[in-house]
Amino acid sequence: MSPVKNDSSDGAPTARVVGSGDGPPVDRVPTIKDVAELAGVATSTVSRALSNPGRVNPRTRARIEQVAAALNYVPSSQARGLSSGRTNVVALLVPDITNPFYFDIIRGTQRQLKAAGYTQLLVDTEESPEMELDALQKMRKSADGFILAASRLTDAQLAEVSGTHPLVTINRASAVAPTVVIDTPSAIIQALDHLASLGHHSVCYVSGPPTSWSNQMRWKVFQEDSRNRGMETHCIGPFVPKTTSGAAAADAAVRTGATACIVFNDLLAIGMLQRLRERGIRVPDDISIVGSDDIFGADFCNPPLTTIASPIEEAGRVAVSMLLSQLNPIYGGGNRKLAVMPTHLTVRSSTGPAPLSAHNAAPAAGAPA
Amino acid sequence: MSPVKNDSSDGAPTARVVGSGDGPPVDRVPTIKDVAELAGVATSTVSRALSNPGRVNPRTRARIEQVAAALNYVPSSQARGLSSGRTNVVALLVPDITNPFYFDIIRGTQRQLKAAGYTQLLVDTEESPEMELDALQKMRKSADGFILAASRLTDAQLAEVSGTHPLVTINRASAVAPTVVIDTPSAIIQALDHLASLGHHSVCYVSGPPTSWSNQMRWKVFQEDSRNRGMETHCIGPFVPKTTSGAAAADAAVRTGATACIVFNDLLAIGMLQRLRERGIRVPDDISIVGSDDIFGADFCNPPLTTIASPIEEAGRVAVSMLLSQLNPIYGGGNRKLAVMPTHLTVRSSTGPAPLSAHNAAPAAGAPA
DNA sequence: AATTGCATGGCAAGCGATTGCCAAAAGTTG
DNA sequence: CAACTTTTGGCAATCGCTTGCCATGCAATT
Repeated sequence: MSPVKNDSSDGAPTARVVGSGDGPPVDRVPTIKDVAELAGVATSTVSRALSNPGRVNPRTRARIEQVAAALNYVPSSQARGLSSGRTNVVALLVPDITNPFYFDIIRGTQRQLKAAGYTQLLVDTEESPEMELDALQKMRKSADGFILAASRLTDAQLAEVSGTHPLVTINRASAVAPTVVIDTPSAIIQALDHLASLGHHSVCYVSGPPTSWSNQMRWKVFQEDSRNRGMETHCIGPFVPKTTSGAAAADAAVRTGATACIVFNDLLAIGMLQRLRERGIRVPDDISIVGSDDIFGADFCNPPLTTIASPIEEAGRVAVSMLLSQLNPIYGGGNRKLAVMPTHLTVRSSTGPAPLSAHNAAPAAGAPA
Repeated sequence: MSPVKNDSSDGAPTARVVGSGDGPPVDRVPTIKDVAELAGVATSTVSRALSNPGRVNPRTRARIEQVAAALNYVPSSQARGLSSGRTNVVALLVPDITNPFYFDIIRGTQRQLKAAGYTQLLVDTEESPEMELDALQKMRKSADGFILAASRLTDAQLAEVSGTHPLVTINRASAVAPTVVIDTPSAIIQALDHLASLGHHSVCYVSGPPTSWSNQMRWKVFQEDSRNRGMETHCIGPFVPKTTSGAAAADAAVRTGATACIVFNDLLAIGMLQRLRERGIRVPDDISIVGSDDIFGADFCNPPLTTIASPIEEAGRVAVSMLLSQLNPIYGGGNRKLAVMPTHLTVRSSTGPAPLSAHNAAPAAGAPA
C-alpha cells in the first residue's frame, strides 16, 4: 500500500560507487529478508511471490516486486540451489572449445537456455574422456543437467552417467540417453552422389578421432555406399581433427591415388587444402575435397570448401528442449529420445570433375609432368 | 593414493547405474557428514582437512581423504558458496562468443582459471552494454570476479561496476580497473610502416564499433601517424565487426581511392577480401588490406591476410593473474594495474606494393582494363 | 614443577534461500 | 448464521558447508 520507493530519497540502495571512501564497498547486498521486512511480510511470502506467482495474492505480490526492484534484489543462486536442489544451470561439455564446429552449438544452446531461464556453463573437455567424466562427476550437484557435444565416452560410461545425470547428447548416439544427431548416412550419400556425378571412381575417407561416434558412422556409411557404387574405397587416418593435421592427411590422401576425399571435418579439410596448395597439387583439378560441418572459414578458404552442412545451431536448441522436458516434465513435448537433423551438401569450389589421368598416379609434387 | 578408476568391481557408493529399478537413482550423494561419520571426526574437521590442509593433523587428513575418495565425495559448491561467500567462479564476459578473436582469450583464461581451481563462466553479452551490466548485476553473488573482454560499457558505468565487483578488463583501458591491453599504438605504427615502405601514400582506416575502446585508439593513432608521414588519410565506418559487413566496407574503401586499408579486425577484413574478389578488384595488386588480431582463418583466407597479431591467449592468462591477485592478495604479484601486450605485424599476402596508377582511380568492377 | 604456547579437533551459529505444515482470513454454501 | 472450503501468509526446519570460538592434550619454556 505504502509507496515503496521510500527507503532513500533518490539513490539506489545498493551498488553505490565507492566514491571517496577508501575501504571496500559496503552496503551489504540485499537479501530476501530485507525485502520481506521492507514489504512487511515474511520471507516465505517473498520467496513465493518471486518464484511461485500463483501462490500469493496479486496485490501482495505487486508490492513485493516493487520493493525487490527498488532494492535491486537478486536472489542468491547459491542459497536457492542449496535449499531447492535445483541450480538452474546446465553444463555444456565440448571436446574442444576452439573448434568452430561447436560455436553454433554453443550459441544455439546458450540462446535457448537463457530463454528458459537457465545459465549455461561451458566446459572444455579437451577431447579427453577422463576429463569429461570428471567434469560430470564434479558438477553433479552444481548443474541440473548436461549436454554432451560429441561425447568421447564409451557406451558403458555413457550409460552409467546417463543413469545418474539428466543429459542429452549431440552427435553421439546412445541407447540410453536422448540424442540429437545429424543425418550422417544421408550426408555421406549426398557427398558420394556428388562425387560420382563428377566422374570420380576412387574415393578416400579421411578419418577423425577413433573415439568419435560420428566418425565411425561416417566411415561405415562411406564404405558401404561407395562399395555399392563400385568405387574404389580408401581410408586413411585417424587424424586429430585440426588444421595442423591437414598436412599429414593430405600427403596420405595423395598417396592412395584417390581422386576425391571426404574428410571427417572442415578443420582437417582446410588443413589439407593448405598442404595440397604447398605441394602444387591443384584442388579440384587434381583432387577433390569434401569437408563436413560448414564451419566458419569454409566459405572463404582457398578454394572455398564443398562441405556437408547441417543445422548445428538448431541441433543445440533441440538438445536444450529435450533436456528441459527431461528436467521438468511440465515442459511437455513428450520425452523424445532421438532427433535427427537434416543435412545438405553445400557445393563450393573444392570439388570438380575427376581428372582424366588414371586414378592411380596422382601427380607428385615436383615430379616432372 | 588409490588409483582413480577403482570404482568398478566392488561398487562405488554413488553413481550406480539405474539398472532394473524403475525409480530414479537412489543412493543419496554423500555429504560432508557422511565422510565425517565414516572417518570418525566432526564435519568441521573434514572441511578443514579438505580445504585448509595445514590446519589438521596429517594422519587425520590422510584418513579423511581416503574416506572421501572411497565415498566419491564431492563438496557441494552451492553450500560451500553459501557459507563461505566465495564461489570459485569467475565470469568471463565477451561481446560475441562466435567472434574468433575471443577464442584465444577464452582458452587462455579457461586454462589459467582451472589451474587456480576456479571455474569459468562464459557469458555472451551480444555487444550490448545493457546485457553486460545486467549480467554483472545478476551474477554479483555467483561469481567471485569478472573479466570483461572488450567491454562495451561507458567509463562511468565501468567505474561504478569496478567499485563493487572485482574485475579486470581486456582491451579496454580504464582508470579504475586493472587492465590488459594490446599495444595498439605500436601495432598501428608497424602496419603503417609496412605500408609506407611498400610505397602507399593514401591509406584508409576501416572502423569498427564506435563503442569499442580499441577502435577509438586505433583510429587516433592511425590518424596521427599517417598524418606525420604525410599520407593521405581516410576513415570509413563504423561497421559491425563481422564478415557480413565486409561488402559495404570494401565498397566504401574502394571509393575513397586509398591504396591500402587498415581494418579494425580480421573478421571485417576477411569480409572485405571476399567482396573485393567478387568485384574483380585484386588484392594486393589494386589495394592492400591489413587486418588485426590474426584470428583463426586469417592464414587460410584468400589471399592470406596480413594482420596485426598479438598474444591474445597470454592476455587472457595475464588477466586471470591480475584478477586472482585482486581476489586473493596472497597470490602476490602485487596489484599491477596495467599490462600491455606486445604486438607484431604478420605479413602475408594481402599487402603489396602500391599500384603505380594514380591513387584516386581505383579500378571499378567490370571496367575495361 | 608450573606456566605458557601451540597443534588439533569439536561445537554450533550462521550463510540465504525453499517449502511442508499450519493458522487465520476470506469466500461459499445450505 | 453455521459449517465448510479456499486463499493467503507465517513459522520453522532444512539444504551442506564454513568458521569463530573454545577445550583438550602435549611439548617447550622458565
